[in-house]
Amino acid sequence: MKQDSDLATQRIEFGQRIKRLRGEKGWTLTDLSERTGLAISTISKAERGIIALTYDRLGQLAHGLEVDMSAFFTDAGKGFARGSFAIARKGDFQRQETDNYVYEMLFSDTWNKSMLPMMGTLKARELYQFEDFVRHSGQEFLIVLDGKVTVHLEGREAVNLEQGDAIYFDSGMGHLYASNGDNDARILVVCQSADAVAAPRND
Amino acid sequence: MKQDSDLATQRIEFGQRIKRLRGEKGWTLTDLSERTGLAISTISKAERGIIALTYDRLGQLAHGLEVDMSAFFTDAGKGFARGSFAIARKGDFQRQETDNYVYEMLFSDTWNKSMLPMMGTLKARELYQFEDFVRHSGQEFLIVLDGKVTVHLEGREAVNLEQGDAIYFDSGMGHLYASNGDNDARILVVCQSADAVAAPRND
DNA sequence: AGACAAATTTTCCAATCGGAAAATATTTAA
DNA sequence: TTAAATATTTTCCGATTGGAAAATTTGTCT
Repeated sequence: MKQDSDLATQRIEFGQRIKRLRGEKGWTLTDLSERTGLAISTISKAERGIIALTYDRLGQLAHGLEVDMSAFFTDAGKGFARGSFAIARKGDFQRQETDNYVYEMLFSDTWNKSMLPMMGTLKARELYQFEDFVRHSGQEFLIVLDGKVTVHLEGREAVNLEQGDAIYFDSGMGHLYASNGDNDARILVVCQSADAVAAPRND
Repeated sequence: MKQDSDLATQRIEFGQRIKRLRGEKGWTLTDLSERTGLAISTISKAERGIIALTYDRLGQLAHGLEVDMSAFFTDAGKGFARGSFAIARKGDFQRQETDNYVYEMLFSDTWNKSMLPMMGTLKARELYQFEDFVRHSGQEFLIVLDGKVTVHLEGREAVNLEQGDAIYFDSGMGHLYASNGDNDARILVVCQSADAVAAPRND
């Protein structure tokens, strides 16, 4: 059997979170039903982890509860919580390789971080075989540790950075990095993924 | 009105977000299928907004894509103006000096950033004259560019980091850095400032 | 204690999801 | 160009969700 229990556990935790949110507002199932447009029975079952709501219903539920959907998932229990820390030694970064670059995700096994730091190596001489700009939510910070790098931002002129230079930009703009010198370039990138930003606790 | 089209629209946007995440990693449906345990057809349909995934599948998908679930829901870059960027040249960091260390704030004139990158120099052999732990909200990332650094986290044992090592922690725990070698140490710190991140919903 | 009202859970079934495999579509090779 | 390989979409159908209403539980009076 698969790790059914794992999924079930998640569902139950999710349900309890919903129930707590409803409780905080002092609403009954009927109240919430009216606000969300979901059937009472559906909410009841969801709160007890009997069913797994679909994306659509999750959206309605969030709207009715007047919370952002991420409130359902940023969970004060596991992952990167208050008072936690993680160390990444030079060696044990998790390596990921694509045609154009190699990057190592730091702390890839730590969840719920609000920042995603990565070390990257941009191969020299790779002329722009790049398919397309990269685009994602959040903000991004890049500093050149070694070599020369050209940063392409969609609709802007290319920016040349030398060792020690840095750039900060909205990750929503199409972006692309390439080594610009004779050698490989070494960069450090930190993405801020709008998710999982430490939620204030209630105590 | 039971805005059906609204739900459909949301689903489609969701699907496109998934597809982009997959694209960024250069994965095929088959790749992602293996990483998530979901059927290829399921992912295909989800990406096109044909079906609304359940909570369970969303969890598997997030795990496979190595993102936090809330990444699926939070829309693109808020706060920091969309389409903006800023460059900091090696020279023109704004220097700030204290007894124990020197640090240079990058992009100090750029508002609304959700991350605060700083370069720091920790003077050698400054024995711990430190007053007190530093504490603030958010999360913090530190990487040692040069030298040896000891990171003190309140209530924990001190952590020794060498060049290339990194640490990620909740800024709420009292923290403190010091050089640990014979020479000055050079570090890069990125703080995630909880403000300017949360954004209201618009509907 | 009762009766009544309100909140929650169960039941039943239509609608929808999700997986395996077949059918297309797209890319790569020759 | 055709053939082979790879990637994606469709089809089919069993499994699960989600809603309406009935059944049950939990309160709240008197």
